[in-house]
Amino acid sequence: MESEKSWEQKALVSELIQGLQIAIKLKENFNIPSSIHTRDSLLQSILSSYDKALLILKQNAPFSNSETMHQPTQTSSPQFPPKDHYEGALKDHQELKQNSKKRKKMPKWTEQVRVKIQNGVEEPLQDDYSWRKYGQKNILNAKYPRSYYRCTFQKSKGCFATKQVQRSEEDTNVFDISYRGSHVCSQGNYAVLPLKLADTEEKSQGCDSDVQFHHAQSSGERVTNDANTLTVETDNMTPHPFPSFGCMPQDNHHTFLPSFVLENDPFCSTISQTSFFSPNTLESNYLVSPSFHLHDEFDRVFDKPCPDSDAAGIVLADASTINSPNFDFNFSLDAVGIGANCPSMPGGSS
DNA sequence: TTGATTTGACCAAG
DNA sequence: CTTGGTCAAATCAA
Repeated sequence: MESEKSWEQKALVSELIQGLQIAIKLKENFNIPSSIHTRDSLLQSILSSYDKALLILKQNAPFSNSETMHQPTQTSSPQFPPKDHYEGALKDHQELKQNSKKRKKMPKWTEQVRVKIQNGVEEPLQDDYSWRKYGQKNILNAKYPRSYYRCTFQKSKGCFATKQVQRSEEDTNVFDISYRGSHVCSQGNYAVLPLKLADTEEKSQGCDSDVQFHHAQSSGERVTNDANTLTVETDNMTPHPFPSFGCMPQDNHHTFLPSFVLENDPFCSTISQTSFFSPNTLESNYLVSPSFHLHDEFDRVFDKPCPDSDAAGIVLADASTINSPNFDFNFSLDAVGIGANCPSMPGGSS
């Protein structure tokens, strides 16, 4: 538990610093001739980094108390997430062992995933996490049954993450997926936000693996969107050996829907996440990469629409500092050449 | 043989 | 009482 906390703390710091570094790069870019595309890309990276940072903060805030997210930042060595959150999570898990029938208080978020169809067949793919189906149920007034999955390592590692999968009635190529609970196993780097493992061999090692993560942004990645979906084509990409929120798709074409919400938390940024479905129950494929929407936050903070709300959160940048074993949260904004008077920084000086 | 899936039963919440 | 979520025995598959 402590290591998880530490890891997320580092990830948060890393994302914030990364955003700053890219901002510096963008600033430098204004002084030299460069394409609008390049600047736009840098801008997207910044948005993505802070989006992710905000997401970490929100993920780690106590779920029933949204106020915690707005508490003033501690003046020295702030701890993200709050220690209480982990104690609470542990308590939740202990309660689950005592009463596993219902898990009302588990954090839950939903997403919609569009399956990839090739040659008329929905492609089964793998997930960042190893799930085990433990039930299926016909839901009242629902056309399609709902399937229930739990983390494969629930028993061996006490990982109580679960998910529910149900085919959408509006679009049969879309699945509604609900995730509950955090992964305490180490399949993904983040407890709740899975990452694409380097390959299936690593993946098969499950919770015990010291996995290597890939990350989605690199050359050759193209992001497009139409009215309803975002598509990331990742052919000819070279995997990066550092972890991030991103993913390295196993195929070269990921499609997902930008309509994910965190339940009971309207303030929270939206996220998407990979999942997989049992081929035997028509729940095939998973095609979602983590997507983080800073734009909602931007809109809220600045009380106006985010300038670029179309390609939200797709761009991911170098997060190599996550690997730093002893990253200190005490860093100076001045040290990287940017003033600390950003109006939207939670707890930032102004 | 072992691990995953299926499926009817059980149970708690509303 | 109804319904959704989970359990666990039976079954399947590698």
